[in-house]
Amino acid sequence: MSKEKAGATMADVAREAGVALGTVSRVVNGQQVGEEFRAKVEEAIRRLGYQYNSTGRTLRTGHTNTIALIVPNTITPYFALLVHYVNMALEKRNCRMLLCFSEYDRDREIEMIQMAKQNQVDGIIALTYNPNLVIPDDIPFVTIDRFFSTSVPCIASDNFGGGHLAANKLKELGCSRVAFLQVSSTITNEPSKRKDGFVSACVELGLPFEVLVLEDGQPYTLLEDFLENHMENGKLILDGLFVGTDTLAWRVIQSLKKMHVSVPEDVQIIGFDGIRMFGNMEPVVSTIVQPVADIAETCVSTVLSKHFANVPSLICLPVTYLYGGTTKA
Amino acid sequence: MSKEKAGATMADVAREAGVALGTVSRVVNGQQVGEEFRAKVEEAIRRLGYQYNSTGRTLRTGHTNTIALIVPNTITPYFALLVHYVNMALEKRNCRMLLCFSEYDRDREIEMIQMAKQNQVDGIIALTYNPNLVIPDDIPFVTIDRFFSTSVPCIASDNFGGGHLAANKLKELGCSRVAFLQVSSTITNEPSKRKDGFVSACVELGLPFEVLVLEDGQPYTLLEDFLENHMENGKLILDGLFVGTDTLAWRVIQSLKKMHVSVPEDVQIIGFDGIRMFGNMEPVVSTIVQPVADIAETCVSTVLSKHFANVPSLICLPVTYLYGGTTKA
DNA sequence: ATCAATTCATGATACGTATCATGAAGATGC
DNA sequence: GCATCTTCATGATACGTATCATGAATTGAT
Repeated sequence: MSKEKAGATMADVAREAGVALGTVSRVVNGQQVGEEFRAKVEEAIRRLGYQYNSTGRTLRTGHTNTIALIVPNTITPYFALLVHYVNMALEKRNCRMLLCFSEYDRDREIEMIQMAKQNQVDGIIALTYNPNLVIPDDIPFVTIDRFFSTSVPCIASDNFGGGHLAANKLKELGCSRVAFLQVSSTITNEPSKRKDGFVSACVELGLPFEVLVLEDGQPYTLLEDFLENHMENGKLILDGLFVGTDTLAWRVIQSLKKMHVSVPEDVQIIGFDGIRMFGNMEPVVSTIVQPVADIAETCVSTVLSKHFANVPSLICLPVTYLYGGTTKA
Repeated sequence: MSKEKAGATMADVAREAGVALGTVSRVVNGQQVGEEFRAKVEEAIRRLGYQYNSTGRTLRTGHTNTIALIVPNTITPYFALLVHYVNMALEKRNCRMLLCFSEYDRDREIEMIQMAKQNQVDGIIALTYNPNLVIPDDIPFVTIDRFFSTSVPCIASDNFGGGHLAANKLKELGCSRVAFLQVSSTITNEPSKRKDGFVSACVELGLPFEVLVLEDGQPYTLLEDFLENHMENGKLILDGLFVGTDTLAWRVIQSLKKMHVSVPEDVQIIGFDGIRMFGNMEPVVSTIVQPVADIAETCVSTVLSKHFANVPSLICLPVTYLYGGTTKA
């Protein structure tokens, strides 16, 4: 109704209510104020449609209730999920999200950390691939999937356990000769342990296995070559595949389709991540599901922790198996 | 190297350089300053590692170089794309993005607009489904896919043209009996014109067509019923489908698979949006592609326009056809 | 050489808020 | 009824910045 051009300020409210500026502040912040004064102030606030100005508050208090989230992009479904759940976890705590895309560019990552600090964010959550990133030590900083040092908390899902689970599942589903396929990033990070868990379980189970890890940048055709090399008389001699990523699993499936190998009849495939088609439909592959919501929640609660210094330095969250049509169950 | 606890301030720089505060400000903002002074200040800035504090700047100038983007979520691939390109367009202009998820909740949309204003964003870009949203008139506001009034610029792709294009394409590919399938949102928005364009073109072409638009909330099984009802002797009597969304097209394809109707041999299908599997792989359906990057760029340039009042109220961007395997070409 | 015009550093101010020190008023104890 | 303690509104201050008015110094013109 009222035509306040720029929003009313505390001074306006104070004048309207006939009280001091400080009193208004204490009402707004829910501190102890005499009943009659509180009523007058609240009435004035209502009448003027006052909303606090977060810039002024930030300048005074030094904190913004904003957390920066740095991810490569939002097009990759896993990152999109992460962004969504992080935002939800933040919102639950009345915090805002400053979203930054690194696009796997290490210079950009550095700029963004600087920019975030310039914007006085209260903390940073980063999923980064920069091998020698300098983590600022004057602001709460949490990483995802990447362990830097004991002073930088890292949240990840149980990648080793996931690999273990995949091997056991393939064995249980009757596989007798399996392989692990992955395109590795240039750095060693938590997801690298998917292979370790898988190999370890295969050894335990006495399950014959092979491993192909492509270095980042090597052409995908090498992976197709690998598959071709395991064909005998038009049949694949592997009957189980654990692929490091749902995305890669999907590509493998497409390649196999061209080679007239049928999934899951001839070969069963388990991916990793738990990506769903269009975000909400049935999974596209049988997979080891990362608990994205938990990861996001943990990142947020960690980065906002009052006692940030005493926070554990590596938090591992449990994964689960999800049937998605590329295995027999 | 230096152990500045909290970042240096302009006053610190001024003291270090032996100049006045205002001089530092003018150097930082690239205004005219005498050469000797500029050198002294720049040296002091370098020495102290000064970075400007954006909160102080905002409090003084009133603008934040931040735009709020309100979308339902980031899990839906189309929204994820949009978020990505909007951020890129903003970054190019040295702006930040405050990302808000409405989750299709109209109350949340209202809260978020209020929150955004409280955070003094310089403008808002919103993709909303709230039928009676009150658009604030004291801040640049741009909508996507939804026309409110001539005073609120709306950016959309050429939905009518897209429908037209789809019909022509199906005709060109030999279809003789087609249908339009869609789940409509509860409100009338630009995407509703996909149907209009399609129908209009079918009439022009003399192409027999049918239309099924499910109201939001009606079960998907109605769509399957529609397909079942068009089966005769185990064959679908429709040979071309235009589906309002890639997501829905995908579901239709899954249903047809169960009915042993093969795509594109028995029926050709064109979707809408241009979604790619995992964000970067081959398209999952033949489709009408929305120019998401252009849309994002236009939204940003519009909302940041210096002469916001004189901006066109409806901007329509051209769509293209993309083959994706569910048509014959 | 004198005056007007220009350049440009200075110092002060305001943006909106939270909090500290102050002091007035009321409550309690003897 | 006096002193002590508590309650709580007040007014002032600082956070970091951009800009306005001021005036000093330099330039150009006559």
